[in-house]
Amino acid sequence: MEVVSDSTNQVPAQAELEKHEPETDKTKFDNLGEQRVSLLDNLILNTHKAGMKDLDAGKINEIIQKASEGSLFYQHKQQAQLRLDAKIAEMKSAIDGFTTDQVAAAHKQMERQRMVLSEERDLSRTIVHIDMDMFYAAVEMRDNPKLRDVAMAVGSMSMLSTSNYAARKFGVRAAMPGFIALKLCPELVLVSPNFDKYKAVSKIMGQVLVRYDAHYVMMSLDEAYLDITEHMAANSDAYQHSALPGDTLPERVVAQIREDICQATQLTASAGIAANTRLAKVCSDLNKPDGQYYLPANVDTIMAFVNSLSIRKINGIGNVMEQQLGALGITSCGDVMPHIGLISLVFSEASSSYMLNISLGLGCTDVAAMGAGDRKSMSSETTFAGTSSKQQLFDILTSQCQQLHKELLQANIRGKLITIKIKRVDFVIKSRSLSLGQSTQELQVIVSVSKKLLCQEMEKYSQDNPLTLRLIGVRMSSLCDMANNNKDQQLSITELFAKAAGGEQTHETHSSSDTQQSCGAGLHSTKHTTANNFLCPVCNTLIQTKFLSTFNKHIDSCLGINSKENVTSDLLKETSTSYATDGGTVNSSKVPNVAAANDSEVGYCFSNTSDQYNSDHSIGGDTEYDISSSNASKTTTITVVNNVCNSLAEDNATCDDSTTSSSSSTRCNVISTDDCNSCVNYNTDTCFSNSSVSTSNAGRKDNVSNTNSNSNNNKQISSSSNTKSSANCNTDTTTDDCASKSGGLKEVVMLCPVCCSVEFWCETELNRHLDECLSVEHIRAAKSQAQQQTTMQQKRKQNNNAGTSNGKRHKPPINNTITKYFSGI
DNA sequence: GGGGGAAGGACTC
DNA sequence: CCTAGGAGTCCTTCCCCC
Repeated sequence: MEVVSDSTNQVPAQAELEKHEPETDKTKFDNLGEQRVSLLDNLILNTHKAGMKDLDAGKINEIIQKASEGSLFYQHKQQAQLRLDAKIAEMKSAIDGFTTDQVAAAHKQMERQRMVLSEERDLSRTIVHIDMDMFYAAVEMRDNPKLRDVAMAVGSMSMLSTSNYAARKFGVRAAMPGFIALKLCPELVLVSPNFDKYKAVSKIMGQVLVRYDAHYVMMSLDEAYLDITEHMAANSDAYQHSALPGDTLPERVVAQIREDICQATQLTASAGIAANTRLAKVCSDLNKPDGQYYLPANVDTIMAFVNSLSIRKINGIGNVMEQQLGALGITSCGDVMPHIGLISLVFSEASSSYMLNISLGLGCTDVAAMGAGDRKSMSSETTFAGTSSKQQLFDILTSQCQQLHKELLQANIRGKLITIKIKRVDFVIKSRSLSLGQSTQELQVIVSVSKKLLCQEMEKYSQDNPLTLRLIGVRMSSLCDMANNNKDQQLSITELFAKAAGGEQTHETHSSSDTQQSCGAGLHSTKHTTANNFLCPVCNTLIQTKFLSTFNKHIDSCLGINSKENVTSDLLKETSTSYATDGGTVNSSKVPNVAAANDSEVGYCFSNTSDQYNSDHSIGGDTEYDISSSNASKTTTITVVNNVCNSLAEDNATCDDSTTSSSSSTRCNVISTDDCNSCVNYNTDTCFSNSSVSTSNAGRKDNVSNTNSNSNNNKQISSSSNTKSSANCNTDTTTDDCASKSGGLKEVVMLCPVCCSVEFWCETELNRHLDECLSVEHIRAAKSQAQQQTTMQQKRKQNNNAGTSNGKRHKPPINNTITKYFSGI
């Protein structure tokens, strides 16, 4: 394909630059104040996009306004605009309060900074910004000739990702809802995005770019920066005698790059060439499509270019900043310096410095450094039809957690900060986050924390006016790369339990590639040791204690079962240690034992959840775990170890409150759990066949709780299809779990720390459920180890003729806690 | 007062 | 008739704690 370099100018003429300035930019504001921008101007026609010029803006806006007005989205935007207007009014009021001397002093200060920055200007690099033209649409048009001559867009009725130039003539643009686009252009062809295809093209694009700069950086699928300085130096002779368009070496090189991209992908790209990334980015937009723009690395040329450039053209200046600056009389980069004193008084230091850099046309000159930064977060979110159904919301949340978990595993990273993002139906976005003491990628942890956060938010709403959402997302941040942080390996839930059982797992794993696999294997190769480091599966706190009962109590505390004071007391009596995070590394010796008793450390303790939402749905009950694929063969099908051996006959005492949706009913089938602990081979089908089991979860596919094909096989639980997984409470009536029968409901919601998908209001049922979540083998092993340990302890006790090392007398756990398995039976 | 966590917001493609 | 994304980064503000 012939590459046309249609922008071989040396110095951009003012007229030429202005042709890229949408008229609205200049007319939106009067000097210092009279803001004439309307909400619709911001909502509707974004003429900054290539191909969006010379449109009948009036007609387009009218159509969009008609389609938008009255909608919740529009109302939300209106409110946001009102807030911004108020903020701008406040800002102008503050400006009025500044004295001339204040402004002058601020200006002088910024002038000094300007001098310093000017002297540091680096014009030695030749930076290129490559931007594929209407990328998604172009790929689709390439692959489907029928789309080439029609107005088309990639996206859905809800949202468009991009549109071709034929569609842009109608005002159809990216980030526009499809239904509005169809009103603008009824013939518009909507194509669903195919990201795999786009990624493949992007990869090919990268293969071209790497030939010119090994350190090129992809900013998105269709955008990249590269530094061609070295390439030019090494190949100047070859380009000098080439027939490539362009008068200068940079132009010829970039023409060659674009031609290579075109040959490799059959797609066109536009490019900007400048002394830094910021300017290169601006330049790449000037001659779209299929063009390039070269801004020579000359101070005068750069300043002439920048001074006439619309402020909105700068990457980082969006609608809000544009309006704020407009109120100061700043519409072009050239307007910045005269107002820099005011800017420094009104905006933050970072913003002022940023504006100063813009006014000088400065930017990043180190492309490699741009790509060197590790990612900061990973998230998954989804938009859905607004709902207030708690079951649906929790199901969606669980699904997003699973997606995030999957991606964390793929990237082999984990993090400490879990944030949920919710968008209400009125488009108000909120986020709630919780920082963990230790980094994790465990699905169970992500789910439990996320649910807790969502739960807390739900509690703020009344039943009459419940939280109604249209979007849920989960984000993991404060990331660390497991491949580079082997010392900071997190323990999986199963490892925790193995550890808790008194064994110190071999944990030999730690190559980045097989970490997960080894984590699972570690359990099988548990060694018998005398180590007593217990990592609480609920709060992730490492508890070093000689006594399982103490650890039991800690977990009870985390689950809201026992009073924390008791645990604190017990722990403080021991010479145990907790952990401190030191750069993410578990340190069992640094910090005195306070973490376990510290409220703030208990990251995900499900207590006092007054809004007991799961009575009829069993949270996560419809979660679809993948058992059909690679994991199926690894699934450990277990016969549920359950405590229903001889008590079903007593179900005449059942206090099944049914599975109605009216919240907090605790359903108690009278079964003595304690009596059943020795039974390890009961079949769930049999055991539950006669019980009044809630079937609310009958369709649940919780056979497998882990989609990670090579990890934590131990966690993959396959139970019979009618496994109880809802909050049916088969419990001993002598426990206060059944207080609900008489209306004395415990305000404690316990979440299974293994699968996190079920909640309970009675400990016994949680205990029962844990039987299901842990395979028989592991329980046996745990029991066996714990028994051996207990036996050894007893022998030591006998030999020493003493109680315990600290004189504290140990009682067997009174409650049926989840640590029963490790309690020495 | 500084540091850090939490929440919100702006901006990008 | 309804229907306005997803993922990521960075910055600011507020608040609490030391």
